[in-house]
Parts: sequence; structure tokens; C-alpha cells
Amino acid sequence: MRLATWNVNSLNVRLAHVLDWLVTADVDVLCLQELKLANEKYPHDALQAAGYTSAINGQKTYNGVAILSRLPMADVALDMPDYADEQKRVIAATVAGVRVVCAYFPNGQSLESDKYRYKLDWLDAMHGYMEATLKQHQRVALLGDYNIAPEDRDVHDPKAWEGQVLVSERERAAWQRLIALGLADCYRLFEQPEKSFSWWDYRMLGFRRNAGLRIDHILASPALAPDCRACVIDKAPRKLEKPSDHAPVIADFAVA
DNA sequence: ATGGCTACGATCCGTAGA
Repeated sequence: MRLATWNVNSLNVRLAHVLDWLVTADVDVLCLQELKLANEKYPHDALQAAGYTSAINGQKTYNGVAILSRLPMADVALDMPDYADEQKRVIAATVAGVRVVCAYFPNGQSLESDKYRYKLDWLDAMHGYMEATLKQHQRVALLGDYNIAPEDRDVHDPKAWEGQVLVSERERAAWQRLIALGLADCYRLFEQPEKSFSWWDYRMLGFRRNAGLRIDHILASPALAPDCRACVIDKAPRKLEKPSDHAPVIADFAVA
């Protein structure tokens, strides 16, 4: 079973990339973030024709998440039940016995911003949500754009980024609290190339200089992680014309 | 050099992303 996550930065603009990618990537489940479109504008038909049904939690202009699956999807749940939020950032569904959670973590903007406070509150809520999810399900995967680079090796220039949003102490502590629930960072279960990133700034030739961050992640529960056979970042779509600034991350699991 | 793209929805610039 192959699970993937991709922040597409507008599904409207990126639909052709997603459709092309689904043909070659051979994934069973794809979690999308930053749809940036209202639910009524979601391209169900084009994705259905590609073999994927979608569970969606969208809104106009900002945010928005979806789970695409070519296997039957059950028990779709929108948002975090104990965290009232206008922003559509969370959706979950069960596929082949795996509880798949797709999340678009807040950016935070800067440490001085109200958005940073919101991010920390949201991270608290996500911890509680995952704690509850892990009590209800054995096999759980949390996929998405975390907007956190967990370690300095996930940052192209740790010195320049020191203390900034996406790498700050409190954000990394929140990541560690998720890890402390028993979740495993699938990417780090395997030997990986140096300077592996999943996001590159559109500006400053970020991608060409590999000036990026690894902020898109797949975490797996203790019952699921041992079945992970591989985890890779697919940089190919980032090389296309008018790309998303994020690359997809794929994890391959030895489960039915 | 603190900017530099990109997307959106509003206008011909502001907000947001990371």
C-alpha cells in the first residue's frame, strides 16, 4: 500500500500535474493540502476518471485538504472535533485498515505574529487529536504539510534559519510530542541523501540551489511503521513548468 | 541586499504562503 502527501498550492492551477503524477506514481492514497478552492469547485470527475475517489474539506481561496483513494474509503471525518476552526486543515478516513489523517499545519508567519500563537494552539490540538486517534486505531498514518523542519539536517542553511518560524524551538518541541506518542518519521527509517528537502522557495532560485526545507512528512503508528518498506521525496513535479513549491512524499507499506 | 515568486481576489495593490 502506497501513501503519499503533496501540498499542491492551488488544485485549480495544479490539476494537470496531479493527474499526470497519479498515472506514474502508482499510489493508493494521496493526501493533498492547499486546495485553495471551494468544495463545489472540486474536480471530482477528472480525479474519478483517473481512478480516485475524493474525500474533501475545502474552502474558498485558502487552505483546504483532500484524501484521494483508489481503494474503498470509510469513516471520513472533517476537522479536529475539539478544536473549533474556520480554517479547513484536517480530514481523516480509513483505507485498507489504516486510519489516514491528512493535515495542513499552520505556517505561523513569524514568532511575533498572532499566527504563531495560533500555530502553537493548533499543534496542541493536533497532539490531542492524534492521541485520541491512536487509542481508537492500531494502524495510523499522519500525512501532510507540517510546516516544521524537525532537525537542522532538514534545513539547507540552519544558521540563516536559526530561531525562525518553521524551525523554532516550540515548533520542534510540538513535533517531538507527536513522536513521543510513538509515531515514527517514515523518511528517517531509511538511509536518505544529504540535503533532502520537500519545499523550496519560489524566489532566489530556491529549487535550483536546493535551498529548501523538509517540512512535509509521513508519521506512522507503532503498529504500522514496521511495515514501511520505503519512503521517498519525488522531486520530479517540482521541475515542471509552474510547479507547486512543494514536492510529494511517498511511503510504501507492506500491508494489504 | 530582509527582496527576489506565486496564487487569489480584489483592482492596477493587498494578503498569504514558508
